[in-house]
Amino acid sequence: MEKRTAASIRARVRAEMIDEIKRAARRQLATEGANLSLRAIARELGVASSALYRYFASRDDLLTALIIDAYNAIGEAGERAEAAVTERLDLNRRWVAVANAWRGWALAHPAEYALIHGSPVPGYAAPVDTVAPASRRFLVVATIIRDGRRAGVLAPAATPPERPLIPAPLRVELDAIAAALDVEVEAGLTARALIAVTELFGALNFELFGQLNNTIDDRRAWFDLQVRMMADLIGLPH
Amino acid sequence: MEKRTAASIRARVRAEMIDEIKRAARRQLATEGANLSLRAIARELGVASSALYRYFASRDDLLTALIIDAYNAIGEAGERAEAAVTERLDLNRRWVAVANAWRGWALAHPAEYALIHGSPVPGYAAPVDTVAPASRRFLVVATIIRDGRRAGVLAPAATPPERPLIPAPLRVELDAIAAALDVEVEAGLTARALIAVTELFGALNFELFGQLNNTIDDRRAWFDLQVRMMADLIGLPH
DNA sequence: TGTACATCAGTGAACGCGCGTTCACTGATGTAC
DNA sequence: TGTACATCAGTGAACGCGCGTTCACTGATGTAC
Repeated sequence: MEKRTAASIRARVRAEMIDEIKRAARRQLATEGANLSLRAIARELGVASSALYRYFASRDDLLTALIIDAYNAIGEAGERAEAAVTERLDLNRRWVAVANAWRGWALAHPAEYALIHGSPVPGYAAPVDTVAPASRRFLVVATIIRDGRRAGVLAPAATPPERPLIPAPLRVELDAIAAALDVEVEAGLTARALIAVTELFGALNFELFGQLNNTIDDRRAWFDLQVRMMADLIGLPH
Repeated sequence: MEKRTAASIRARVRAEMIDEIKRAARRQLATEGANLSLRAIARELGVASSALYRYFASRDDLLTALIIDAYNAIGEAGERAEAAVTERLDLNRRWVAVANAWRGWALAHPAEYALIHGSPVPGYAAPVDTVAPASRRFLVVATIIRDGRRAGVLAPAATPPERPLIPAPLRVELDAIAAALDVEVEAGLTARALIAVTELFGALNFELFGQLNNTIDDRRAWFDLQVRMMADLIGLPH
């Protein structure tokens, strides 16, 4: 017990320091972009720059931690909002909840959003550890699709009809995606869901990266309209 | 005559130097991202770093020039491809031509694409000079819509039916966009076209910024499918 | 055609900064006997 | 309970770099008379 406590105190202090470093780094992201300066972070924490190396092996390691955190944060925001919808069969409401949660998170953390959805950081290659957190965003949507499919609320080849034929190689990849997300749906439905998500982040990129400046001011209404169009695309009944 | 020639030679030499600087800068964009180093550019050109100040007042000025060039380049790529379609009433073909031209340019110039569609450069505010080049992308699409509308090929309230009501303030903004692009179409149609373009760049962002890695390998087929879905969204007959 | 002057590209030193990472070290705290 | 040892956070100097911008200047070229 004695040992445990002492060790765990050390661990907690350590975890807090890691958190403080990340917080300072995130603050810097907002003003300086993805070119983190370890020395500036150390200065802000009132610590020698070399001290940071007790916590992160390098600048890229810290960046990776921030990226993973960002993926988890936006993913979790979506999951929580989705889980809060009590009418589980109202697929559209669940979809809208996810969409709004993602947008809310993005607007609240624009620099972190840019880190994961913006230009790749030059010279930085994302390690495998980022893959799972990144897929959380897709998992929530997959859950909605699966529930709808199971309940028969979502048509197998839903509207709009699958006019464009999906070539075989693409169909295989779409099936693999569905399998990886643990849903059993037709490739056409998987495609439409993935396109909807692509479109959603396209909309957020436009809003956050300034493409809407001097064009659309009523961002709330514009986003709502787009989300409804995406729901139509997927075929969510409403 | 004499005067003219001497002066114009100087001007040409100057223009060539400006071009060389930009070329070196673009090369640097690819490896280092938007954090241009004037000294590195000067080194590459075998010139004193201070010499660059004869051509650009500051680092930000050079960056602005690159941004304007990028907007013009992608815009022109779309315009040329669109103009090359001889069947002027085949709206879908024109749309597909634009979409493919944009993608082709983006894949050929990923760093420049990231400059205009990626994360905003921290501390940099785009001056007004960038607005007109930026709108070229939207103008081509507007032309297609207008031609279709005039020829009666495009329904006024095209499919999908305007189920989602557009709130009045948003409708006003959409009308203003149509007016600025010199087209006379319903707000619903403007909205759908703008959404299609948003979606298209969302798709390109996903492809270029790595969101499709380990997910979709057949990028060509995936893009084609999305472009067809967008055509459906706008209501282009095909 | 010849000469005085103006224009302007480019130089190189300097100012005043910044950076990531390593390394030998100090000193506090916790552990084992 | 007391002592020897291990662990580990943090220091501060150093290495070997980088940067944007300014300024007085040189020297070639073009212009005006």
